[in-house]
Amino acid sequence: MDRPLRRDARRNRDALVAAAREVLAERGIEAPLEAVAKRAGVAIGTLYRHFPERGDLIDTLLEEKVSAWAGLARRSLEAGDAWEGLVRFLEETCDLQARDRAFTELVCLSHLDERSEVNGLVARLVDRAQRAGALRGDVGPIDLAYFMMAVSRVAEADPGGWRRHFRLMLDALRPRPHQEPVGA
Amino acid sequence: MDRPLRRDARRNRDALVAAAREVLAERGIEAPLEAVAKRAGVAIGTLYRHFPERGDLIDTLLEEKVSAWAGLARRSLEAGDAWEGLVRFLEETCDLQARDRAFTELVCLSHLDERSEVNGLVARLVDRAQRAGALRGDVGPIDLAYFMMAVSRVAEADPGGWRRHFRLMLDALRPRPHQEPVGA
DNA sequence: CCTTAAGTCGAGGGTAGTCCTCAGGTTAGC
DNA sequence: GCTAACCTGAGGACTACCCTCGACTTAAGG
Repeated sequence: MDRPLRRDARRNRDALVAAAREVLAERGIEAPLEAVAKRAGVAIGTLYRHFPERGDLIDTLLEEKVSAWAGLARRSLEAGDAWEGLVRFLEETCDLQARDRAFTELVCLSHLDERSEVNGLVARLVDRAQRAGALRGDVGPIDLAYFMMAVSRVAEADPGGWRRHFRLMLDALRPRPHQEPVGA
Repeated sequence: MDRPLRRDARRNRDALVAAAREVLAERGIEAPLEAVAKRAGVAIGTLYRHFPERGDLIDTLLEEKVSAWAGLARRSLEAGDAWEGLVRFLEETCDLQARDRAFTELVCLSHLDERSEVNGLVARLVDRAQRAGALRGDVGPIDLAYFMMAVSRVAEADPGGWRRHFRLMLDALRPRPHQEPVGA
């Protein structure tokens, strides 16, 4: 059953996973498997030997991304300063998006089950920052989701420009006097 | 040369243009021409009779969109209040994007020649609002471009949500005390 | 070495989507 | 009615994926 793979097989398998990571980052979730095989320096048949169904290879990678994202959220919750934790989460998420198109697609999928893991953590980040008086009281987790999606579009259109947009828009999240609530 | 079209031909031509407008709005610039013909209730051959090259039909519509956009910018420049003019331009651009995918693609194309017409007008909107003290001094036309791109991503992911994001982010554009410049 | 099971290769069959053409049927307008 | 203008839609030509499979190659144990 789990007899160890032959050495060349092991090497190819690893190369395929690494290649898939790169290709998904560049081309998104819909990237053709042939591009993955090519990048790994391996024939397409070899890819199918290791991952008989399309999902096998890609789902693994997506779960990897989601759990990395959740890890980032957890670390951000532990930051000494609530606002800094929130900013770190947002900024690093945006940075990941700028470098990984598949991850961006994940972030922008509004109603993905796997997101729920992150959703809870984001809610806590919001709550914590609001209690500290660092975040506007009328924003909710959905606003942070919008924020991250929005920045990723800038990153796509102008890879060097998203940080500027990010810093500018961050100001909208701070409390200020005489501020009207965003609404229902 | 320009002998008038036969009546049925005229009708079909008009139907094709109207159909193309709808289909481009829904499916973007890359929409297949067969979808246009189908929507117009006309065979594909008829489409090619009227618009022998792909560009013929689509370029016309894109120019139409750009000039509508420029018109919006010009009207916004004439608003009594500089800030209101700016907001109107931004909001209506975002609304157009939310309802027209091809237009969104246009707005997000950073370096399109046709955009230059709008670029100049946006620069004037920025300048006018800053002179009135209604817009942060450290934002430039590029920030408005980013802003519009960003909102369109939210509109795609959650069609009902972009106005909320819009209102929230608008706050980042207002001047406030003790504000650090966005940077170089 | 030799054997052989495990692994690799890549041509190619299958599907899908799009472009565009053209031979034959239809119709507006005189 | 005639005829030029027009319409139709099947289908050829691409392109881009999917995935399979029979022939070849190689790791690893004896």
